[in-house]
Amino acid sequence: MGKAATTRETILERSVDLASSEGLEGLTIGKLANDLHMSKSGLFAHFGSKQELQLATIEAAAARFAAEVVVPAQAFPEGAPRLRAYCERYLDYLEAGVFAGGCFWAATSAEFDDRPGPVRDAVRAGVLAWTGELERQAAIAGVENPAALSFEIYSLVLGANACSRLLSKDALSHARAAIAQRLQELDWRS
Amino acid sequence: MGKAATTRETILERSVDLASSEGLEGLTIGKLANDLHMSKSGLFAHFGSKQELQLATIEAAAARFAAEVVVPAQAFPEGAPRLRAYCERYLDYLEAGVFAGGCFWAATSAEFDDRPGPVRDAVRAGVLAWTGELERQAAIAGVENPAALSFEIYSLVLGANACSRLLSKDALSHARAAIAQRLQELDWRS
DNA sequence: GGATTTTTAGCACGATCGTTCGTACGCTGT
DNA sequence: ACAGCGTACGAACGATCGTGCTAAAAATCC
Repeated sequence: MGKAATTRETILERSVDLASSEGLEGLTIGKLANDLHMSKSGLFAHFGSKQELQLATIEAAAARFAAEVVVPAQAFPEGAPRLRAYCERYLDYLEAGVFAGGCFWAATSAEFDDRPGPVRDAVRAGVLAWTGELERQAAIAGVENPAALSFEIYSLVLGANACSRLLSKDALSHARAAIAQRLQELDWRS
Repeated sequence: MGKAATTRETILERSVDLASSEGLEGLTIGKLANDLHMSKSGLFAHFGSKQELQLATIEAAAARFAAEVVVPAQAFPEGAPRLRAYCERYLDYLEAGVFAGGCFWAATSAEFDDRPGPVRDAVRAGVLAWTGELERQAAIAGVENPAALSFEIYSLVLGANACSRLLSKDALSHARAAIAQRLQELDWRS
């Protein structure tokens, strides 16, 4: 593996954290370079444009999210158990602060929902992969309306992120309780 | 009333919309001045600093939110009816696009949850006023855990905003259904 | 309607934005 | 040891950021 690839990873590692707290637009090349003790131009050369940096950052965030939340939950059998595992892993990952600035997807999707272009499309794809997977597991679990359950879980988790960062940490336990209640109905089904 | 006050209102009207879609930081004085066919310095003189402009924008957004959602719902008696009215008005206001860029609070709270300072405090106060009012009405309605219900409603409405802007409009009906279900328990209580 | 007090515009500033270019360093292969 | 290439750096670009200063224009008051 060339040296370029490893520094690229180092850059993106930091970039993901910066973007999760400052936003993908607030993520500036100069600040990022300073943080890493690199020159602006040296860093820039790895991507060619700011938009490419943003897209690479989204990709890196998706990889981190997958490694931290999705993959561990895949140890559980499909359907209700895996759905439960997804939720628990997600809330754990919020609590542990996997991303420095809270949920990466919450921050970036709020930022780019109004700006058409490749960046918005990439964020959308990331969120869609997550909600789609929730819906798929809900369907396997035999829920009558998987899309609705997926929406509810996604919302509660979004709210947990927003409230825990802005208002109080109680939000996380509220979210846990609400999600548990929503998943309880799965028990007297299978 | 001096002329300044009316132009200030004109500015803030536009500023609120711009901030709801570009964010409070992406809201730039030059862009705002261009939009209104004013000079940068002429506009700037009304506020003295960008932070003051941001704070005034938050205040104006709160006023619009109150006029559009809170006040109309106050026609209903306190407790369950008013709680229901709040939710309906809120979803209506999302659907009607009262703010150009979706829910103002969703956008700004995601942006500033990590940046301490007066702006974050003002956003926090605005959100807190809203969730606090939800909780108050839930308490009057006799809910056993008002904070939990307030959190759930807030989350669902946040999710409705995010999903409807990024994924699909179906989110609004999902939110309506989920909230209705959550409020149903209020019926066999009073 | 002239004087005075707002209110707006023009211009310039230092800083920082994304981006380009030329160049020097450190590998690797011969 | 030397050439070639990949990688990082420094300087500079035009543009735009937020922010002052000063003068013109407009609104207000007597």
